[in-house]
Amino acid sequence: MMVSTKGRYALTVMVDLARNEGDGYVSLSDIAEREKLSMKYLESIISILNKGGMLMSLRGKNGGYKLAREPKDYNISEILLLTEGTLAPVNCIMQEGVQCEKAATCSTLPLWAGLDKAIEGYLSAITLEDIITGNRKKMLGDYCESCAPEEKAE
Amino acid sequence: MMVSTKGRYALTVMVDLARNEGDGYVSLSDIAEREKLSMKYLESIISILNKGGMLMSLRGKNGGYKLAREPKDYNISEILLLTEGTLAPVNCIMQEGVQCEKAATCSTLPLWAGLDKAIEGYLSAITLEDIITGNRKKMLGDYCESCAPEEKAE
DNA sequence: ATAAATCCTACTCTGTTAGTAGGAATATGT
DNA sequence: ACATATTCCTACTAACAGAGTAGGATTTAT
Repeated sequence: MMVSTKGRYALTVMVDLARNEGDGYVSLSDIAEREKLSMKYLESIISILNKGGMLMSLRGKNGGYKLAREPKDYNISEILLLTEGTLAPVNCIMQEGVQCEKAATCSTLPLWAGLDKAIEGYLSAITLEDIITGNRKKMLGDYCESCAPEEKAE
Repeated sequence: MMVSTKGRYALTVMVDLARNEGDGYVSLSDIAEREKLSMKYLESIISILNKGGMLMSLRGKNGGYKLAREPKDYNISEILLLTEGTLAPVNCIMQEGVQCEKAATCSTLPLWAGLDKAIEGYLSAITLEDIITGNRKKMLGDYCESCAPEEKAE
């Protein structure tokens, strides 16, 4: 799996915060309860988001977290990169120019680099706002029969 | 990582076989030596490719493997799918319609589905032949400064 | 003071990854 | 017939990453 629960839950937390903006600071226990996730685990995840400058936090009673920017100003790539460390689909693609020693002659490297680029391109084009507004066209393209089709009354 | 050494080496094996077509059957020890990979490990990987109908094999002396089709008739997606089992970037995207129980109300699911589609789309558009001919435009798009730039004499 | 919250460090359990080991079956050349 | 080179098959293992748990220290509103 390229994206573990860490990144997935991080995004869930960001979406939850975006949805509950305006209520001031939102406590982690509220988020955990709403999203049905372990609060203890979310603690370690939200700590990464906070240290990475994605959030503002307030300690003590009535404290909690809120977004540091507006939902439209977060792209999904940066959220996942921060929490996952990397989004590279293979081990031989590193960040910051670190390369496999066979790189110079490796004929499959361009494929992996291209895949990495495709993933990065997709995720950086989508914002937190796209998710909360359910911008399916942007996320799924023009056609998507298979994904969450309209429900029919039986 | 979405693609482990298993899938990566499988592709390497396929590329090696494509390059050495015409020599009849190619032995695994030759491949392992050329690619500098553990023969014992490759054994288990090539066995998956073989059982999946990607290869033809011949036992005994002078035996080995060769491609079952022409390089242009393999796309990368099918090779990786066979060896990795799935290419889904997250655990909550399953094949064959198996779904997370929160799927109906999950606001991030369309994102993951879209990402999955983007990955699948990219990988199924590229063939084994594209790799052996080094079709960089198809793999990397029109621009790629960062990936394996021309070498300059110093 | 007390309660409610963030913050911090350390631990554990489980499954997956990346192989290794040893041998059985099969085909070829001499 | 026999030695050799190959695929084929089952089982095992060491190391790492993922997914949390546990326990408490610190901070702030009331």
